[in-house]
Amino acid sequence: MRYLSELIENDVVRISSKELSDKMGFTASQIRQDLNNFGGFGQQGYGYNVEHLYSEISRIIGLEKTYNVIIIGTGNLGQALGNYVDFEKKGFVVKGLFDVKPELIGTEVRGVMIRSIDSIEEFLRAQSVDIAVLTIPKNHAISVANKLVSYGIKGIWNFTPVDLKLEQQDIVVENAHLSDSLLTLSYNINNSKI
Amino acid sequence: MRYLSELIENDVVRISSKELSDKMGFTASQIRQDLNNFGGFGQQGYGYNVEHLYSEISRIIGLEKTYNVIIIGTGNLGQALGNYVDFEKKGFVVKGLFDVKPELIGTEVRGVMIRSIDSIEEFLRAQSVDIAVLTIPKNHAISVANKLVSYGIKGIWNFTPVDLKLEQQDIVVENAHLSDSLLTLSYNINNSKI
DNA sequence: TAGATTGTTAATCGATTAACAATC
DNA sequence: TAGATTGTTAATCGATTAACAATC
Repeated sequence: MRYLSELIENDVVRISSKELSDKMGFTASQIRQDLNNFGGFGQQGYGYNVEHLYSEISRIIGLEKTYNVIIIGTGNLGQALGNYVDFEKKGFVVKGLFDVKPELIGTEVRGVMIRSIDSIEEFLRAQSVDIAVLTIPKNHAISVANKLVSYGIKGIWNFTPVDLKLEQQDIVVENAHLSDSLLTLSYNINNSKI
Repeated sequence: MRYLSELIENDVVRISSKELSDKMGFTASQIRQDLNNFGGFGQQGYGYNVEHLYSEISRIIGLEKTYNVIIIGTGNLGQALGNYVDFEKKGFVVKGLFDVKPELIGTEVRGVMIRSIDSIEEFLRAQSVDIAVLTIPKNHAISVANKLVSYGIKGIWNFTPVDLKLEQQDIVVENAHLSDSLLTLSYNINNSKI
């Protein structure tokens, strides 16, 4: 998606797997193989139409719908995510923010009020929510997550450094373990002298 | 590291690859294979000593040193990372913060002053910095990154949605593409109904 | 000594790459 | 029609799993 948006911005109409390969650092073969798992989006002798490929991949990822999102934990990271307008552009709309701190409750982030975490079940009964973003301290992560899943949440974007084992199995968890990423950087700094 | 710290917190002294396997969701075989690529940390009939394994992996990742870190871009995300004490505990010490906004310059995050981005080269000449965290808008990412590398920075933790192709090749880049992670969540919500 | 569990080799599996006929 | 490039099969490569002798 990132590379295709860039191409669209630059008014590139068509692209071959070879050209994509040069940009993205995968082999052309792999790009063709992978795209072909989802359908034949290209045309022999022509390549791929950028707009068409973009919209096909959007559809595959599920970006043609919008998603109702709540953010649980409005510390710096929660607020950063709440303020990030690009998510809304892609169809992820923040409908609620929750925290425990009395001084935060009642304040707003981009027009959305921060509510007490105690009101979350009431909120979820009234409003259908697809995705919960977890940016809370790790000791509360599991209990909060398990409370959420009983209210029809479909996915959890988990920023806590805990691997959530949920009681209900059909909930999708996507981990954004930032400190794992930092340790990877550290390892590579120390070991990838070429 | 996450699982081992948890074991240490719970005063677990030794653990077998089988037990780790149950916790982590890898096969015991893979755990033994992977650890063995770095050395024989276990003992037949006993398993792995948790403290010892933790310290060996710390060493491999490079967590026995400390790293001087600067954060470039002190919006919500930059400040969130600057405030995250756990990074400092692991040896990643924030030595400088930089931004373009005049109203931010001169203010402090956890005792570290936000400086003008124009003063960054001067700062880097005076102070040795290992890691730069990039939390700036994507249009400035590449030029800032290339400016950094000429001053002895070893690694870049890249939160911008751009893949940095740097002029200098021996700089390690670790991408934390948060929106990629969100799209993965979206895809899995729509496609992983089991 | 018997039991447990590693380190390590061999077997299996899946993912990547190469090659090319089909076709725009 | 000739050239370009896909879709797709076959070959290669690497990673995961299974198995077990070594040994604590």
